[in-house]
Amino acid sequence: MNKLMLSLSRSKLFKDITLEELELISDHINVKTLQYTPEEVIQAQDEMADKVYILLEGVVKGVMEDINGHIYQVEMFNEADIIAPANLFSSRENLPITLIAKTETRLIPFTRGQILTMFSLNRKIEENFLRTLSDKVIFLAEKLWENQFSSIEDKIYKFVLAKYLIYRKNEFEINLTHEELSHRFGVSRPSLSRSLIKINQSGIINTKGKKIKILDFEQLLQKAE
Amino acid sequence: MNKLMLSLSRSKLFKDITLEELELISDHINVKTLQYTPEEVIQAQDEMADKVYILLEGVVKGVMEDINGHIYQVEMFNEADIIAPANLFSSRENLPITLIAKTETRLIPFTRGQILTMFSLNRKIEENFLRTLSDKVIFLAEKLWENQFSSIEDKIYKFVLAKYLIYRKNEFEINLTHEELSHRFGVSRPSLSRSLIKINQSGIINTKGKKIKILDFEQLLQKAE
DNA sequence: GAAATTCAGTAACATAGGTTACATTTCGTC
DNA sequence: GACGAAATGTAACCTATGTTACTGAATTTC
Repeated sequence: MNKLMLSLSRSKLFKDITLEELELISDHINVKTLQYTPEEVIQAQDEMADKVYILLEGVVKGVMEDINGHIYQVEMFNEADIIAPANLFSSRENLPITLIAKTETRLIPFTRGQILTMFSLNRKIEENFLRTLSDKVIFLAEKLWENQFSSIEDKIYKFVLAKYLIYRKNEFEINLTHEELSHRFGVSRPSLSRSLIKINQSGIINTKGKKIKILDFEQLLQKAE
Repeated sequence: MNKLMLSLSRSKLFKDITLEELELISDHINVKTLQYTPEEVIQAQDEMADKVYILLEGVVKGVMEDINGHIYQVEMFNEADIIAPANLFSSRENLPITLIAKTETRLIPFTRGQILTMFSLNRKIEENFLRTLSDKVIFLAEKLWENQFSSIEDKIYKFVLAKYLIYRKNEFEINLTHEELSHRFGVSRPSLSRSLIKINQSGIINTKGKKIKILDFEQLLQKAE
């Protein structure tokens, strides 16, 4: 149980909450953990949903899929993330997003009642929740912008810049296949391939499989806005 | 001042709040109203923003615009709506949306501090705020879906069905020019025009300028999913 | 009700990206 | 290191939508 508490305390929902405060909270609510195996569906799109999840272990993806099987992978959740915060307080029924475990996954579901109890026990939890929800609004608005205005090449440049800002190296490797990357961009794999060819002729970046090399950082910055 | 209170009480932020409760709240916070004229910018995209607005009077549109002047009108706010709720509690700086007054507009800005004061004065306000934020997440997720997977024709069918569900008539008029409608769909006007021609040959709906007639409701339902 | 302005129709052309299909490369496993 | 499976490259073709530019219709303004 201690390990569980430790995982929980790292969650964004419990940011700035001490372990003691968390113990106190856990006395009031009964948590159970759920486990999922890779590719298992945690919550299907358009399924009635009234729980928020805290990811203890593993990676979860949030995808949209249309009737033709086209996939758009909108989000990716890692350990400590809060998943589907809008499920709890919305007046609408459901999200158009399916949550799928990408790896072996453990998470804790919380009901509206449990979250409200936590709010009343500790104000900081509420602020953390509000922040998460607000961040999600902005995240989605930015996704929408990208989806509306960016070409595949634009998306690649933005993606590479974002990775650079994490790794701080001119050369790195990503842990996605081209197929996964194409889902992330919401485009077909051959189209992504074609754009990569064009981009590799540009002299700004160079890619080879999962390897990415930044050749001209100034121009990359400009291309990625 | 009474008229102001009455407008406020209709706002979604004060849903289920009595006028007396509202008077009490207003004693604690100092509200000022802002006025805007048509096409005036209330808040520019990528501008630091830390206020939420309650729309007292008028219509406000939320638009995205790229460097080439392409316009995507994402949202439309009417009297009593809460505008830009994610401004307050997000850890990120700004929204990629510009708020523009569409008509003569009056609104009240609230700071984070003011909203927090209200939360502590009345729990229902907090719930209303949470609901608004959550609804916005779902709204944006649905927009993203539409943007990713719907053709112009799909969008038209969905739009017509949505209007039908409001008017409950097989024949009605919209208050948008084709140009505005094309912005709403995030497409060019000639492309919208072309799609309207195709749609008018389909026998499902018929449009002429701002007039829309539903000819085959069953098929409309199916097309709009 | 004429003139000016905005709005809408439309055509020719350009372009991005999707589709299908197949060849080639790489990777994981024995 | 050989084999099969998965991932990737790539080409030919298709389609939706954008662009530009012009015409004509509808609305507004005086």
